[in-house]
Amino acid sequence: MSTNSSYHHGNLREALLEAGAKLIEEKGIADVSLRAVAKAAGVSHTAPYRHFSDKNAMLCGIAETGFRLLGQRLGQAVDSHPGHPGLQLTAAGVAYVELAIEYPRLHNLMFGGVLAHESVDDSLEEASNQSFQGLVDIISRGQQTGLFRAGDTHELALTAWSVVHGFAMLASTGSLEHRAASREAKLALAHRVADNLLKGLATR
Amino acid sequence: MSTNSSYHHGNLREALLEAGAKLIEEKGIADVSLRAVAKAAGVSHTAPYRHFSDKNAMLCGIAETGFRLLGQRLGQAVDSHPGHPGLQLTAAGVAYVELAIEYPRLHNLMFGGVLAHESVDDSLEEASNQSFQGLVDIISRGQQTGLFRAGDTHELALTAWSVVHGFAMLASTGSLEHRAASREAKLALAHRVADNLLKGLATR
DNA sequence: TGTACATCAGTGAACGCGCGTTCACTGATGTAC
DNA sequence: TGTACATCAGTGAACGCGCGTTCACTGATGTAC
Repeated sequence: MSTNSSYHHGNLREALLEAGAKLIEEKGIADVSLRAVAKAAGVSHTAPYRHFSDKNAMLCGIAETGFRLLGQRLGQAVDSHPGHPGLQLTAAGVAYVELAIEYPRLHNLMFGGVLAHESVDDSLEEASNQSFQGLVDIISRGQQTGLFRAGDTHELALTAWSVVHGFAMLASTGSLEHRAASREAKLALAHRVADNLLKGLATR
Repeated sequence: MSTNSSYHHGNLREALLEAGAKLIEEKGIADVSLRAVAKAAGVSHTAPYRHFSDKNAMLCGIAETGFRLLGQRLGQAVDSHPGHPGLQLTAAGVAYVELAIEYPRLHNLMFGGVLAHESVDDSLEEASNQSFQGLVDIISRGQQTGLFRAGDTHELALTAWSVVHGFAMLASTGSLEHRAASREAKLALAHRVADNLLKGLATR
C-alpha cells in the first residue's frame, strides 16, 4: 500500500482485481464495465490499460484469482483429513460448494462460459486444470487404498466434479432457495448430496 | 406463415423467439441485442415491443421455449422405458445432457443465472419447476419398486439433478473438449457418468 | 355486398446513455555519471 | 550529493458505436350496419 495522495498507485493491478471481483458480486457480470472497476479502484478509466491489454484480460485476471482461491481451499480440505480419501472427497466437495455460495457470481465467471474460449489466458487455463487435478489425485488415492472401486480414474473424478459443480450451480443461481434457504442448510444439504455420490463411488 | 410481403407478420412472437434462440447460439447471450433479434426476424427494431414488454421479457420467453423442449425430451425418455425407473433415470440424464450439448448457450440462458431472479416470468418459473418434478417422479417410482434406496426423495433427486446439470455445464462450456471431443464421445461419457451415479442411488 | 370505423401490428426518426478504446499529455520514479 | 534524463504509471478529452426505449405515425385487418 502506498500513500493515498501519490500519483502512482503502487499496487493497481491487485486493486483492480479486488475491486472487480467485488463489483461483479454486487451487480452481476453483465453490468460491470471496465470503467466502473477503474472508478471503484479510485483511478481514471484508462489506467487499467497499463495492466491489462483489454477488458477481457481483466476479467480473466479476476477469474484466475478465483481459481487460486479454490485451489487453496481444496488443499486445506485434503490436508485436514490425511490418509482418508473418502473424507477428503466430501470435504473438497463441500469446500467447493461453500466457495460457490460465498461468491456466486465469481463462480459463474469461472465456470459459466462467460469468457470466450479463444480469449482465455494460458495462466487462467492452467489454474483451472490444477483444480481438476486435485480431485483426480483424491480419487486416485482412494482407489489405491481400495476405498473407491477400480475403473477409469478420470471418469470417476468427472462424476464427482459433475455432482459438486452442478450442486454449486444450483446453489449459486438461487434454485435451492425453497429447499434450503440459509447458508448452513445449503452446506448440510451439500454434505448429504456428496455422501449420496460417495456411495456411488464406493466398492460394493 | 403469412405471405412475405404483408405488413403484418402474423406470427411474429414465435418468429422472434426462434430467431433469438438461434442468434444466442451463434453469438452468445451477451452479444445478442433486441435490435439484432428483430433484424434477424426481418422486422423493425421496435416491433418486438408489440409482443414483449422489454428485452428481459423476450429473453424469458426464449428460456421458456428451452424448458418446454426439455420437458418434451424428458417425457420421451420416461416413455421409452415404461416400468424401469433405473433406465428412465439414465435416459433422462442423457437426454438432458444431449440438449445441453445441442444448445449450449440456450442451456446457459436457462440455468446460468443470466436472468435476474426478480425479473423472471411466472410461466418461466413454472416451466422450470416442472422439469425438476419429472425427475422427482422417476426417483419416487424407483423407490416404490425397491430399486432405489429409501430416504428423502427430493434429496436423491437433487443429487441426480446435480450430476446431470454439472456434467451438462462442463460439456456446454467446453471443459470436456480434451476428454471427449465429439458429440458421440460426450454422450457415451454422459451415459457412464449417469451409471456411476445410479450405483450411488441403488439399494446396497 | 359495400362502406365506415375501431383496433391492431407494424414503421422509422429520435432520445440520451454508457461503453471500450485511442491519444497526446504529465507527474513521479529510478538510474547513470 | 546533485543533476540530467529515460522510463514508467497515471490523466482526461475525444472518438465512434450500438444499445434500449419512446413517440407519433401508418398500413392492414376485422366487424357492425
